[in-house]
Order: sequence, then structure tokens, then C-alpha cells
Amino acid sequence: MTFEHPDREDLDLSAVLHALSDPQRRRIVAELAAGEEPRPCGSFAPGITKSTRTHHFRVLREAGLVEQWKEGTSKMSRLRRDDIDARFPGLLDSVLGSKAVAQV
Amino acid sequence: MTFEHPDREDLDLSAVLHALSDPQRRRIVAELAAGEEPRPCGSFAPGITKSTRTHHFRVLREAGLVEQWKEGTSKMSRLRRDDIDARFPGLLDSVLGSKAVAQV
DNA sequence: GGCTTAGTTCGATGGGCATCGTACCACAAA
DNA sequence: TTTGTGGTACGATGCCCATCGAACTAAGCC
Repeated sequence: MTFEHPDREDLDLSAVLHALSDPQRRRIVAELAAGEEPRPCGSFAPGITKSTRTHHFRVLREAGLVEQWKEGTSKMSRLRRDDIDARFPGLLDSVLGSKAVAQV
Repeated sequence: MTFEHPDREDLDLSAVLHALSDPQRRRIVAELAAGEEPRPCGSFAPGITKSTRTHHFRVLREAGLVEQWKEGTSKMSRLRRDDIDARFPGLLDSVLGSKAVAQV
């Protein structure tokens, strides 16, 4: 089963910035950017409820920041860095920059 | 009369990203970045009400994106590009990049 | 078939936000 | 001093959002 992922050309800057404006989501994105292995959703953002996590991942996915797919019983996530970089060059790097991430 | 402007060290990434996630505010920021002369608030974002414009400028000011001061009967605004660039290098440039601005 | 594990869905809650209109304030010009 | 102009304050409206718990689903394992 797949989910709706916006095409690269359809990425909306407002949606991306809004998705990145939440500290929890920014933390997820930072973790995804750090370790390059796709990981199940459950291994992110400890301390928040499952349903809240589901919500955050949907926001990230619908903004086009992450790609998700099912693998067995868990759901994997990958950062769509290439697409984001193509549409908004430098944005992800600046948001994930050292000072910025420290502020998560 | 002055207004509360956050210090450079107190700039909050979440607040900045949230402020930039609104198309109207992004348009204001883009106009401020384009013409380097400070301009009165009223000359921005035609088509929205005065009160809405006041609201947007307050969000931008409290996020630390613009500096404002009174000059006679009007209120001038200036983009705090130096502070933003110092805290979040590359962020403003990527948000105001050609593709990005075209999407405003 | 049952149990477990990983996520989703749903409803609720509390809060914030973008927008508006109207009333108000401060300053300047006539 | 009166009038106009640029901007603020306030209240209302309608919407969206972050968070939670509880009930549910789907996939694997015993």
C-alpha cells in the first residue's frame, strides 16, 4: 500500500515551512538526515504518543519532506532530500544547520 | 516609541519558520529584501485589511524578521537580514530564492 | 486460532491563527 | 481646531493544529 506523496514539482513552500516550524517534526527530520538508514516510525521522537507521531509523519509526508512505505508490520521513512534540495536549494541545510538543530 | 524586538541570540527558529510559512508575510519579506529603502507598512501587501497587515507585521517583528520604528505618522520597516543570516545562515536566501519567491 | 507488535482512526480538548470591521489614537496639515 | 491619514486595539468568526486516550486494523509468530 502506498500513500499520497506530492510530486517534486508540487512541493509547496508554505507547507514545507509549516511542517518544519514544529520542533518535534524538525527533530524527526534531523534524525532522518543524520542516519541514512530508513527506520521505522516508532523509533523517532520518544516521549510523544503513537497517535501524535502518526499525525506528525502525515504532516511531513503531505508536505513532501518524507517518503513512507510499509515493510512488514512497521512503516519506514526516508527523507526526500533530493526533491527538497531541487525545489528549495539550501533550505534543508540551513534549517538543519548546527545552530539551528541545537535549538530543537 | 519602540517595540519589543528579540535580540539576535534569542531568535527562535520555530517562530521564524512559522512567520515565513504564511504567503502574505513571505511576500512582505520578499518586498523588503528587494527594495532596500525602508518603507511604511501601508505600502505592502495590497489587498489585505489594515488590521490584518498590522497583525502580520507584529508576527514578523516578534519573530525578529523585521525591525520597526515610527517616523512621523507612519511606521517604517526594515528587514533584519544581518541578524537572521547570523543565526540561520542561508535560510533567508533559500526561502527568497527565485523558485521559492515565484511561489508566493 | 490466539497473542503481540506497529500504526491508524476517531473524538475530544485546548489553544492559536488569519481575517475582518469598527472603534480608537497620534500626528500633521490646513 | 478641525479634518484627514496611518496605524493600533478589540471582539468575533471560522478554521486549523498539537496533543491525548481508547478503540481498531494489519502483519507476523506461537
